[in-house]
Amino acid sequence: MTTDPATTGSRPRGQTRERILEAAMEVFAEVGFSGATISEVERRVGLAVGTGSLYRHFPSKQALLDAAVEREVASLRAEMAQARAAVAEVADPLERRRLGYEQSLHDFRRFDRLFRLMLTEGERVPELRQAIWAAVQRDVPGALGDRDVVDAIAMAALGGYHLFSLMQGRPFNGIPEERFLAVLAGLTGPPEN
Amino acid sequence: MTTDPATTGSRPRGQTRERILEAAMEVFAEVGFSGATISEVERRVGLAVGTGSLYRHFPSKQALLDAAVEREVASLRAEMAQARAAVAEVADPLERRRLGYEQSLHDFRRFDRLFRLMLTEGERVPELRQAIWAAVQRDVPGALGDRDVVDAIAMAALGGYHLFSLMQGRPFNGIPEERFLAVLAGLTGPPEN
DNA sequence: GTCTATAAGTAGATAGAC
DNA sequence: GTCTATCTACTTATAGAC
Repeated sequence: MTTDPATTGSRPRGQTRERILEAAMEVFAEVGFSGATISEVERRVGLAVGTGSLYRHFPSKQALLDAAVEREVASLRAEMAQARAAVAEVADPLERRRLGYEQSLHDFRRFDRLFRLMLTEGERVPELRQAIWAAVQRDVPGALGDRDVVDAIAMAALGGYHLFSLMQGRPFNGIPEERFLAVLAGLTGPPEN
Repeated sequence: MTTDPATTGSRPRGQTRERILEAAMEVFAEVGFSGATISEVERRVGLAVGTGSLYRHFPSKQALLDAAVEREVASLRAEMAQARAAVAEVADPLERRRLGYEQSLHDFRRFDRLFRLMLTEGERVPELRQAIWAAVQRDVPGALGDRDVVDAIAMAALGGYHLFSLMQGRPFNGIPEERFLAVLAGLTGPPEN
């Protein structure tokens, strides 16, 4: 047949698109928007390099970035929602807090690629900033209680731990995750007010 | 005279070099290495744009990055050492701890440009990673005491607060710096062991 | 849906006049 | 020490055959 994939070099509809988006997200996170090249994405996907093979799927480099970010955000949202549902009902307050922190830390890990991308290309994808902050931000109406500040400190500590670990290429200052979480949970509770 | 700056277009030796390095650090921090263009640096310095005016001062873009980073690191080291000397001797432990945290937070602010650059171009300037971590890292020989972990938590929280504030474009979750520092200092002390 | 060929623009870098 | 002119390589993007 003339439409046989093996003879025409074509693949099932939509499958290549997904692989392009995954590879693109990788490259963008690694080297940023300007550092990324269409050729490199083509290379990782297995398309012909240096030619516009990719442009049959996306009209421009910017459109590729937008689509890759959108896909990543949607994917992470689903992942997080699923993980949340599994926790929630633990009796011991200290253990519940520790588990919550563990969740948040894993969320940071999940967001890693988007995180890096936001740092380098924040203004290029305004939607990106919002999407990320919906997860971390907690705006308290009215006056901030000490408890709100403590919660923010915990969140900042987890974000810092994640980032510093990433930079050092090992657990931050050699402190294992479990240890960090346990001490942090002990530090931030019990509530004072 | 034929050597008059006004007629030859030349400037005092070394002065242009400094202005180039400052402008380059700015651009690199803003858009990363690949995003930065020699032309943009020339524009900010006031040199002819689009031509290799800059190459009379630095042999390559990479050399420019290296020199800019080295200058920034040296400058920050001096600044920090000076700031440290001014604190140190406060009687009240709580207040001393709060002051220490304030110092660290300000250090993070100072390191901001290098910080961003390391996140985006970490592998391109290996020296950069080392230089930054000399300031934050604290490797404890032997077993980690709870106090060491608490100190790391404080450092991580300050780093996270700084970064999140940067991203949100305002104090993290609306919490003013003084409030954050005061609550954090209360949380991490007094030492338990 | 993938490939070859190629156009158009941009960025790093060099040579040489002033 | 700065400028004009220019080279080369790379990158985005398009046209069209298979």
